[in-house]
Amino acid sequence: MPKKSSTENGKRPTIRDVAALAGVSVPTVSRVLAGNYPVAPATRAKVLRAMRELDYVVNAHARALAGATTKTVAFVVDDVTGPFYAFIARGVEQEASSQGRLCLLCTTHGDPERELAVVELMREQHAEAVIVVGGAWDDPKYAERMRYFATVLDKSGSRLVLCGRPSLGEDVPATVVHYDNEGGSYAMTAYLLSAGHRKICYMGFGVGLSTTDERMAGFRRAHADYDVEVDESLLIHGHFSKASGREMTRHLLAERSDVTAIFAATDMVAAGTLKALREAGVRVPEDMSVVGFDDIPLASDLTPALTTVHVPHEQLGKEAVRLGLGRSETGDDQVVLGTHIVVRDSVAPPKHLSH
Amino acid sequence: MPKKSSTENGKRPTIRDVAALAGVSVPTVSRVLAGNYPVAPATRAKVLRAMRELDYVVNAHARALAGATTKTVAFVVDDVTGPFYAFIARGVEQEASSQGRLCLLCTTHGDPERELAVVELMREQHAEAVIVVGGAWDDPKYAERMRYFATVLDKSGSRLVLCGRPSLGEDVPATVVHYDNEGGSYAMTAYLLSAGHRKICYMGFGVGLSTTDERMAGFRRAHADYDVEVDESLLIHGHFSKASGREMTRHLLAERSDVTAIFAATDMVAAGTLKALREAGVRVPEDMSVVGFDDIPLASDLTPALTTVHVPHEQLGKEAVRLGLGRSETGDDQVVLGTHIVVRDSVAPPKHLSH
DNA sequence: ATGAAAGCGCTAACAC
DNA sequence: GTGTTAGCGCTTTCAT
Repeated sequence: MPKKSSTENGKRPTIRDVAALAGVSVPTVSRVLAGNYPVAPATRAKVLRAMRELDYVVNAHARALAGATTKTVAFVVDDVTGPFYAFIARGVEQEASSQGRLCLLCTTHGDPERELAVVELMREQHAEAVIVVGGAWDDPKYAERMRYFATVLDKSGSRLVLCGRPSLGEDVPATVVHYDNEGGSYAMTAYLLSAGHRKICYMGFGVGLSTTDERMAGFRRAHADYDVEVDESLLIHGHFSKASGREMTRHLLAERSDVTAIFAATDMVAAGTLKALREAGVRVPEDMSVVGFDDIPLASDLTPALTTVHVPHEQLGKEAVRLGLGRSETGDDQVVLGTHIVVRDSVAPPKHLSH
Repeated sequence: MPKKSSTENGKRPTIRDVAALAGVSVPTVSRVLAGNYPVAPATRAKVLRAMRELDYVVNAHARALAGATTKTVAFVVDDVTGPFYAFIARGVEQEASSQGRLCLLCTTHGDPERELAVVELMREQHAEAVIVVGGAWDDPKYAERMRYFATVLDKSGSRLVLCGRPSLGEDVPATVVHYDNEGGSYAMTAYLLSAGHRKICYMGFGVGLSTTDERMAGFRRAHADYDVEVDESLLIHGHFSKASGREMTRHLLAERSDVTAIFAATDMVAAGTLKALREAGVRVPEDMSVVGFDDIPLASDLTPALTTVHVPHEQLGKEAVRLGLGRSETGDDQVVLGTHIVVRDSVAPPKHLSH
């Protein structure tokens, strides 16, 4: 028959086994484990040897139950495969493990229900910090629930960290690590405007998404500063995906001929835009300028290389952990990281100006 | 003074608080939580109401300690940002959460030491399954340690799952979920060979990596079947990265002029290759055919769209969880998922044959 | 410096 | 059906 477990006793050794083998008491073993209390070198050695011999490892659950801290941070994202999230994840994981923490990964697939459920789950786990990544919904009911979770997490000794989304209000016990959406969007729009573009399409308008709100604010402010009116019919709704970018671009091409620049909501959207443009024989940047947002690695691989807004994803993740774990040290509960545009090859002045 | 009421002292409510408020015993509460035992509807209602009122959530650690299963699977990867890993991660996370499991994320950054340390950590956590993703090192010492971990994990009720790497041997208590590297490599090489290519460069040869070993086997077998000798000087060492691909390609171009096709070890490498080729003015596929391995999303975004070997990443992740959790149900401890080539636009017959 | 005793919050036999 | 009685493996007072 196919082998089963090579185990006979199937039980893992406990601290008691170690104590017995070493000929000391259980608390003594606990002390050498924690290393915080004085233990006679000789005893210590015996214990260590016993542990090695039994191949002992502590039971993290027992330890957590008995009061020691949990040593885990939870990480709640939309979808690990989003290049956006992946880099934040890397930052989180790096900082967490450098602080000796484990990292719980949960995904929500853009479902607010699931997001809330997951936060609940984290409460069961006593995660030291619960980091929720990505844009939030504008829905007041949703905000209310999030506020509630901030409170209950706080009460049970956890910290809610909002990463890449706005604060829930002054009095809510949550940490926010955000980046400057509005500023990046403003800079990019101004860049386009100053190149001479007047009909700029914003592609990938997510209704009720904090990210969109913030970026639109920058978009509008830049237009205002340049005395250019925003053409509301050029604010195109759609998802943050390549497929959606391609789709939206096709429609745009079919319906409008006055647009000279496309501001894609994300680099992913821009990738789809570029593809649709190429398929339609529209040259970039000669016939159409295209810019994105995020500065994911893909951006520099596209043809032409994409001019976009850089977001410090990885650092965002690190800060989230740092602040989530280190609160109270400083009153520093709020951080906004800067963004800046990265100029590559996808923007040129509009045709009528280019000669 | 009276203690107990957790609602007031800021501690999280326990099952005891719920029992008290509902006027029942602790085990009764436990029963409605578990839902596996008969409880009078009326009692049940009272308990539920009390839980809601106190905003109670179980303590996962206490539950784990008391014997109930841990409900977590661990996921050990090289680097979350690798597009390769991200999709496996998605599969793992999906299947895990659909089975009500939490997902622990650990990264190793290609460091065998850290990989082993992480497996140790997982032992403390009592993860039900520990999924180690990606190629392994050929080093016998490394294999020995992995075997050891398979054994200790097994002894403590966990299961080691090797995902995307070969088995450690028949008698090792580990599950393996692999994909057909050799077959995919064979198919691709044969495809190139049958298109007329005779001087094929294998780019990104990783010394001592199981992945490379397997792919080389397919590469060689195809050559043998076509009676073409493998030019050993065309097996170029390098990392699985875009930068490395670019670098290797530059060198190749500088030193050889007889190569008509490049088999990049991964799509990432291929992306670098393509870039270097474009920079050198070499047209793809007219002057040089290029193929990759993995079929990550990037592959179809490249110009030209990359012909590559498809690896079912996401399903790999799902199977890993399924098998890791479901062992003993079937003796099914070993699975190899198929691979197949995806033909896009980066291959053409070599020039001297193309007219 | 070390041991004894008392839980942490929960589940799991057993009774009733 | 429901309550009683025991722990799960560990950390912490508190003695000594």
